[in-house]
Amino acid sequence: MTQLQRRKIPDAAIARLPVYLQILNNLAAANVLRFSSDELAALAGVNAAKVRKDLSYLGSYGTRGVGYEVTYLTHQIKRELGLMREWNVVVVGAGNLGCALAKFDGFLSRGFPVIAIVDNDPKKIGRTTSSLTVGDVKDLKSIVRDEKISIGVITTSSASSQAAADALVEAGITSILNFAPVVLSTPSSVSVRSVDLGVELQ
Amino acid sequence: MTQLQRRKIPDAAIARLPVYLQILNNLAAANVLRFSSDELAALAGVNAAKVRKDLSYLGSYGTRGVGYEVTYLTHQIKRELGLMREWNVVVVGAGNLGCALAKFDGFLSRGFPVIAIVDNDPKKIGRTTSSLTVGDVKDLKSIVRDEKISIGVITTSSASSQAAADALVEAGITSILNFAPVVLSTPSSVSVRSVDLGVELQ
DNA sequence: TTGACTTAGTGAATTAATGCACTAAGCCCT
DNA sequence: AGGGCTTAGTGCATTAATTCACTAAGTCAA
Repeated sequence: MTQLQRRKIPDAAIARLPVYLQILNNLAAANVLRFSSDELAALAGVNAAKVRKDLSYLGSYGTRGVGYEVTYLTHQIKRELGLMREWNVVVVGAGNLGCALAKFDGFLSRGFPVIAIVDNDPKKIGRTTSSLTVGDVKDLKSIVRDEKISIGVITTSSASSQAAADALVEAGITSILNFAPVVLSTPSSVSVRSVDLGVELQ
Repeated sequence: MTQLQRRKIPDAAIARLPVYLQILNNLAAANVLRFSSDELAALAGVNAAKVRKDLSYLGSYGTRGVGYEVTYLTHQIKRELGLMREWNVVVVGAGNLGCALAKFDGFLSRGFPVIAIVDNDPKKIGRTTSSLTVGDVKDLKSIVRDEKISIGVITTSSASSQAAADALVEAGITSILNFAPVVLSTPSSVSVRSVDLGVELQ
């Protein structure tokens, strides 16, 4: 129970941690110091027992009769999710979506600063958006190296997304978040996560 | 097995149907007519038995020894997901993200045409983005009524998102998709789905 | 027609997730 | 100090989901 099966947090529980984390951020912003499992459950829309069980996988960080401390638990969840360090991000595709993500502070606040944005359209290269200048996708390799970028986000059209993925792989990126509604083919060493905005509507 | 427990498709299976649907769209675009459960499983990154079981919940729409037909199965999945009709969408917040969604054809192609976009910023109202003119959020009620809009998408800043939600509820919308990293408070009759772009990065 | 091959459909075993109901702790008021 | 109240932590029964392994149907070639 202590050392033995360390790291054996159920997938379903891990999938909920980011949701809890977001709520904790909101609570912190509202200057809330403590909360109970019931309160978090109500905010997250789940069962209170589930919240307690999920949090107990992290360790015993609550106080019976009192609840959990916002800042302390935030810290523990981040540790579990590997968010104690920052992961630099490059956005490929400087369209509306790319620009939206570049200035979206939800990335930065979660430890994913958008360091660079690139495109293949000469008309867009050189433009400035939210303090970033759009670079040339041809320079991706050196940008990734120089800026120590770990994650690539693809916000191009569907037609260009595979080329964007290839460029990212070529540049040495191993984690890709893809917003184009296309299944990308990449080496198995590269982890790709696709977000289909249309899917969210059901 | 026929009438009796109709509608008893497991939640986990339903959650995968949109993923399959997206892949089928891609296959159709590539002029693929048929596919096997193995192929779909590989594209979706899941187990083949799971694919077969998921699809079998819809009915017996495959042919043993052959596979499934792309167009026919697409039709069946859409029927199951209630996508046989179109659901008109209004976007609240004409920032980069709002504009990106307004022109994003992934919505339209899935039966969610973005009919209108509104904002509360006088500087943005009246602008045109991808054949839509940004309207005033004050007119939301009449827009929703006149355009027969069923779904509201919130792409405002976190600070304005609750006001946007209130406006949508006031306008009679009962399905909201929220992109702001905030927990919205709405009447229980309104179904809210939040997409936290930061969460996707884990 | 027959036999080899492919692949959907599914019963059943396994594994994972959930949520109840209880126990253990700590707080606070008197 | 003690008793009542609140709330985290958890064992266990239940429910849901997954996956295996088999059966049933179909194709195709000779």
